[in-house]
Amino acid sequence: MGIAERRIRQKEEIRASILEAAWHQVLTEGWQSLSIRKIADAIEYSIPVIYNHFENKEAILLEFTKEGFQKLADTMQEVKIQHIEPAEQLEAIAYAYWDFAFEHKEYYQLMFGLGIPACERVNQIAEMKTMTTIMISTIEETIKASPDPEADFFLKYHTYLSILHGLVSIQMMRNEGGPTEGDRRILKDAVSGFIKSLLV
Amino acid sequence: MGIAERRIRQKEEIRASILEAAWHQVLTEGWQSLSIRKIADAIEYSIPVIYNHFENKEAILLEFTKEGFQKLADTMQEVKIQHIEPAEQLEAIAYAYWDFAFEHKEYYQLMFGLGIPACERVNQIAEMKTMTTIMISTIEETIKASPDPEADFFLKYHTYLSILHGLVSIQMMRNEGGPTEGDRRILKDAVSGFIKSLLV
DNA sequence: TTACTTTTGCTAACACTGTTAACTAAAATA
DNA sequence: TATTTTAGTTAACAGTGTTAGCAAAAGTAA
Repeated sequence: MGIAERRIRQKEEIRASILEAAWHQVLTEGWQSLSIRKIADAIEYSIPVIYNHFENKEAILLEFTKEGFQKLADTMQEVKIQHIEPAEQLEAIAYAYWDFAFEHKEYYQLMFGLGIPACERVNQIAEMKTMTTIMISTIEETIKASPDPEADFFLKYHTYLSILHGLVSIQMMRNEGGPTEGDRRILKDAVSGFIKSLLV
Repeated sequence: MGIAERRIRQKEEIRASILEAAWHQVLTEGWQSLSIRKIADAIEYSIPVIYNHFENKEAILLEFTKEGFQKLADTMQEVKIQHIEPAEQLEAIAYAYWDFAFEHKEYYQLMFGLGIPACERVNQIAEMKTMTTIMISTIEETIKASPDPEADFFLKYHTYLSILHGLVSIQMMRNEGGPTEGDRRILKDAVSGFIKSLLV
């Protein structure tokens, strides 16, 4: 009775072709432009067929999100075992993480919900400069009064903003209804750590 | 000839009511659910009227993005002048930034293009745990071999991830076509700074 | 007041999106 | 061969952003 097996195999083939077509679309046009109709077109089946394999569009994206996390974890594991010292491992993992994000941009955007709409927006916003100026000037002053007054404050500004934005966006993602007390502790620790690093 | 003035005033009134209706929609249902039709409904005008005041939907969101950056900059300025020491200012600004993000969630999401689609997604992803485990264990080992082996490695993990994610998402937002050499320098500085802070 | 021009706002449509109900045709089973 | 199951279809619903074309109102000039 190989019929059932063949049917499962065929079903699996369609499923795979859906994912393949979807991923091709994501890679070429960005995940914003992925549509069920385009997938259906690409696999040469009608639209409802896709819903026999995935509950909805979100489920297809979820598949890629999982794949992305798996790939990232694999890469990190690979890199980790190439070093013995934990501190060196930590450094290598960080670089691997960063490389992964830019080498697999589409994965990363899906994994962390980076909607590109703001990308085009944010670069034409004069109002952002005010914020930037306040931050940079404060860092500049802090550095000038520090043991290493020659430190690159532009560099430090980016670190500062990244820590803050990273904290916020990850915490926002995790907890639907506002930050927890633990989140606040993390903030305090991160900020005090950064400032200490400025004051050597 | 106050006619022209009155016309400008009336036009401005409609424009304001569009923004008001749009913002109300964003606040109550999230910016993902904002639609031109809903705005038109709310202001009791037909759809094309909105396009007499804004080039497209994006332009309306851009307005809020600007507003958000202005508000954030104002808050930061307020907080800054309440302290004398630059290092203290830096700390206060950081807290203000964080508070702003969660108190004005909708603004922040618009400003930094945080698409919520991944929010629901990311919390049901087992694959994420592998990545988390690698990171945490490495940090744990680093801390154990450090002068302060009692440090909270869960806390440090969050800082680590936040720095990385913050760097990536901001750099991705700024440079459409991959990171620059300067971005890589920022990464190196931030990572080495973090690791140094672990090793006291 | 009348005739003309400009502005304003509307209806209706186009081209998309995700999703699903209802049906047909093919395949497997009895 | 007749029946049941399953696969795949068409067509539609309910949305989305955006725009062309037209009617009505408002302002201007004679």
